[in-house]
Amino acid sequence: MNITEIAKKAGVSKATVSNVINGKLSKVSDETRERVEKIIKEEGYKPNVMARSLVKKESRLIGVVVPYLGKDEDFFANPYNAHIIASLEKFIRANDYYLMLRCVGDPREIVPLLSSWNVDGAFFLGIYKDEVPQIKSQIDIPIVFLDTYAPGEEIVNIGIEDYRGGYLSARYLISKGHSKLALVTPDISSEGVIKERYRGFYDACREAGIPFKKGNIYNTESTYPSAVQVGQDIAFGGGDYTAIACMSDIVAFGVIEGLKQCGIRVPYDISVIGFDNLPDCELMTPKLTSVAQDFEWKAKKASDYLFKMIEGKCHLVADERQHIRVVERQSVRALSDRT
Amino acid sequence: MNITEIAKKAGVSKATVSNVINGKLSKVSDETRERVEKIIKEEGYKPNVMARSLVKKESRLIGVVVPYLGKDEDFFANPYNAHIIASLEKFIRANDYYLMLRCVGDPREIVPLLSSWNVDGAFFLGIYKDEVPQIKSQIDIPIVFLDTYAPGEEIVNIGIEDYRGGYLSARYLISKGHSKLALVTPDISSEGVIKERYRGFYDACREAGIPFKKGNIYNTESTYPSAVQVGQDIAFGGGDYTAIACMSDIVAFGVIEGLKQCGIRVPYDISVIGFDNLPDCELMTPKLTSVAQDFEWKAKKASDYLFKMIEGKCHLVADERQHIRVVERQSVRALSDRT
DNA sequence: GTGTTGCAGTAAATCGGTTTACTTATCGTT
DNA sequence: AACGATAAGTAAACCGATTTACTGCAACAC
Repeated sequence: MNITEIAKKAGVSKATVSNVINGKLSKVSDETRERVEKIIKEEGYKPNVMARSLVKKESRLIGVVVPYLGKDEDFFANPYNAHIIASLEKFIRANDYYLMLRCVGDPREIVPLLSSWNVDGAFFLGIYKDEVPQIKSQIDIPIVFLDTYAPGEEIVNIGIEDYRGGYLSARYLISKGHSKLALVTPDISSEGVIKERYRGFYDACREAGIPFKKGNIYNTESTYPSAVQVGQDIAFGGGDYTAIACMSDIVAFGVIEGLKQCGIRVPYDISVIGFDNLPDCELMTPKLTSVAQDFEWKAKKASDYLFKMIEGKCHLVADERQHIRVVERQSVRALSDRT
Repeated sequence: MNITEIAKKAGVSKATVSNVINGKLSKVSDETRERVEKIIKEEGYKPNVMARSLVKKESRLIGVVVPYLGKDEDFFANPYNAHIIASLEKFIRANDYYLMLRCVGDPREIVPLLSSWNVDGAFFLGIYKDEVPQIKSQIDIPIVFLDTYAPGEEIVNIGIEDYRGGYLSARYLISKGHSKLALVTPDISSEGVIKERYRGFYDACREAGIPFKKGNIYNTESTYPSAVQVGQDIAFGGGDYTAIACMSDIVAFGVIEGLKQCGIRVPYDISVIGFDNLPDCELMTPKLTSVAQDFEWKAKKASDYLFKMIEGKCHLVADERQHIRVVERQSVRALSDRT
């Protein structure tokens, strides 16, 4: 069933049917409109999106691009992604758009595809600064980046106060009497949320007069299995830590598991703080103390910007960062009057 | 940049460019092909997907339809969905298709949209039997249902042995000496995985000569907050249970939390078994004993069927159900010689 | 020398919509 | 009565690809 058949059945031209569908009231009399609408309903006719997009040059399609990590190559390797995607989906749907989801190794490779799909806009999750220019230059639809650091680039980015998050993480541990700190984190060398968190963490240590050396950094992927390994390494490594800061919750989960497997108890033997505040923090015992970010807030902000740009046919520049805090639970113990 | 411009630059017709793109070797000489390919690469040209779909009547788009539950209206309300989606995305990508994700209240409402998008195929997650006929009748692209019970309908369904899962759940508890059982479950009246699991559970109890009454059923949504509430209800309800079977992990997580909040310890005071074997089972303390299903298997099977149907332009009928087992962890205690 | 076959390539139709430019009829003004 | 404005509707062009039917031309068989 297509527009031509509807037009024939209603005894009008395609143009008139199109005008009815698109609510161009001034072009159609009430009488004809009703007749056409009746037939459309009877036939259960829905206009072909492809044909419409072709001429309108808009698709009501929003791309969501998620870089994958590790070898699993799915977005759930870090559940954080899943939360964000779930929230974004909700807002995309609420705005009557459609979500095209794609995980990628290198986000740059997806850009030509996005434009060949005529997507009206896109969200990019966790892109690195040096990937931004290529993305921007290859496509000029509205894009909202989440958790990207690219000062100087004219983009819309929604994130959190990562520096402050790292800072709070360290401050919190220190306030509980810890001074022998380990840090478990993905690569801190690229510009990005992790580097910022690390900087905050480092500065807080310095301010408190606590020596924090590169040797206290344990490298991991943002995946559970990788972090379990690190937990074991720490357990066996003989480093004399009283607390471990993790740069994401999924890493903290893994580290705790790794420690447990080696007979080390959290928080009695060693304290652990996470970052993200995934709902799973509540599930475990001890419940994970974590630096909290609000996914819903992020997704809402990001969507607001994206749809403002799409509907206003304009480009905005913004860098909004959510104010965050530590959610205190049970995985960090106060070192009171013991050493 | 479109095909006409490429054709002009290369001094050939659109048809030739099209033939180059689509690898119709017999229609183009090597010389021309190379020239055209060079220009395509130089210009970074990608054919417009919409235009191609319009004439080819295929879009390389796969719909993934996820019913939402509760009032959150996002797929993460039950993390189980997120796992399946993540796996499906991986296989869809591997087959060079694109994933259109949509959560819905009523799955039937999405069908006209799918067809207006010319999607080449679709996955429906957790649809009820009585929704199937309408879905099938409104659209005739290949569809694979996951976790649907619709005997007699000519569909492809991929699921697990739910009856056996419920049966194993009860058997396991009983084998550990439990006889005072509660069941926490979403509505068991609709045909579907839950009803099957319930039937298995019920039969296992009967076989073992253990009375299981409707009064031992606690109703919940498949969401964490709802299950927490139920956990509290059970704690306060004074029912003298030694073990609780939950029909999904997310529910078990919530129940355990609810119990904990009321000072009841798992598994010392009461045992809990889940269903799904989400990775989160490993995170918590006690680690959750659960009836295991393998998401990756499901997504792989489902994709194999879908792409076989799409590429073979045929309809298949199948009902494959994964053989499942109980993964024993720590949330169920053996009631040895204590009443 | 004629007929057949295969190769390389093209013009035009097509997919299912939207949009533009144009027509006709009706009405109100002056 | 002539003029313009507005309302209602249409034919045809267009979006960017694919596909069909056709054209020359060279090679080959008989």
